[in-house]
Amino acid sequence: MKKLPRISESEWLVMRVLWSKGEATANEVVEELAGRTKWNPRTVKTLITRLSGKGAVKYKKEGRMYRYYPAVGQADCVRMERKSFVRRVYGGTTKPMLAAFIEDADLSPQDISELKKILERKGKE
Amino acid sequence: MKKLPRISESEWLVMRVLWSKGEATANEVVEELAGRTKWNPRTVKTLITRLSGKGAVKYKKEGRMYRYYPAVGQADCVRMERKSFVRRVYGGTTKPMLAAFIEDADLSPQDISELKKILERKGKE
DNA sequence: ACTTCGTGATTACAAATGTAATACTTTGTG
DNA sequence: CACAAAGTATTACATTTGTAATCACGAAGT
Repeated sequence: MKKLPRISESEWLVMRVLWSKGEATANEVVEELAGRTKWNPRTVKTLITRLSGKGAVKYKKEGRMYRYYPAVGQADCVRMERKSFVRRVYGGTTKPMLAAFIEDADLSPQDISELKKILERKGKE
Repeated sequence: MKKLPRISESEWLVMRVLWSKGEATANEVVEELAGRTKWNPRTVKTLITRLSGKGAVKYKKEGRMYRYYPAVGQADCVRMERKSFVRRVYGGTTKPMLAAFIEDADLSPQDISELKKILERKGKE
């Protein structure tokens, strides 16, 4: 498994767009983010370029413009971020962290039963 | 509730020491961290100073030296970090995040049953 | 062919961060 | 009292991040 680049706070927003769309032009990313942020389009371009430099996204030329797509898996990045988070905040001990997380979370009854099911499954075997 | 300063990755290590000890001199922090990091003592001092500047730690003079202690609550900081994490990585939707978290976690049977108990409690009412 | 416009490329620049080194100050000691 | 030791305060400097502006190039219109 290749090693993942470090993705900054702002860059995560861009990556999430690319992961959700599969691929997109710079402008599509800009539009998609327009609702959520007040970034200047230049800023979005910069972030895309940096991500490309880091190897987090790749692109293929399409006429004069590029079509960008993720070069790293979302699940992997999330896992990395999660581990980093637990280490930073809890020094690596996951359970107290999960406990606090659950306590604090706003969960629907369905959510709760699904999570319980997952725990069941982990419990056996 | 006062607003919390932003604590960087490295600074978290220092804060965790202060939270766990209640208070400490700079050198005590250095010693405590000696096992976990290869930081130069100067670096630790710098981090403490910065945290002090941010208002995350306070100190009282004690003879020629300072005794530092946290000025912000650990629970509050953890909650903030947690929210920031969920927002960054999952765009704010907590449940899928928790699910993946649990899937991926290394949990003892006791952990599992405790977590289930927490879920139970959240479920009723 | 020349100008213009949309794209990517290059450059900018301040704040935060990681990681220290150097300077200054207080105090115990010879 | 002068000086060294031990702390704190100030300064340093390369990277990363946030947030853009400017440059350059090729396509498209006139």
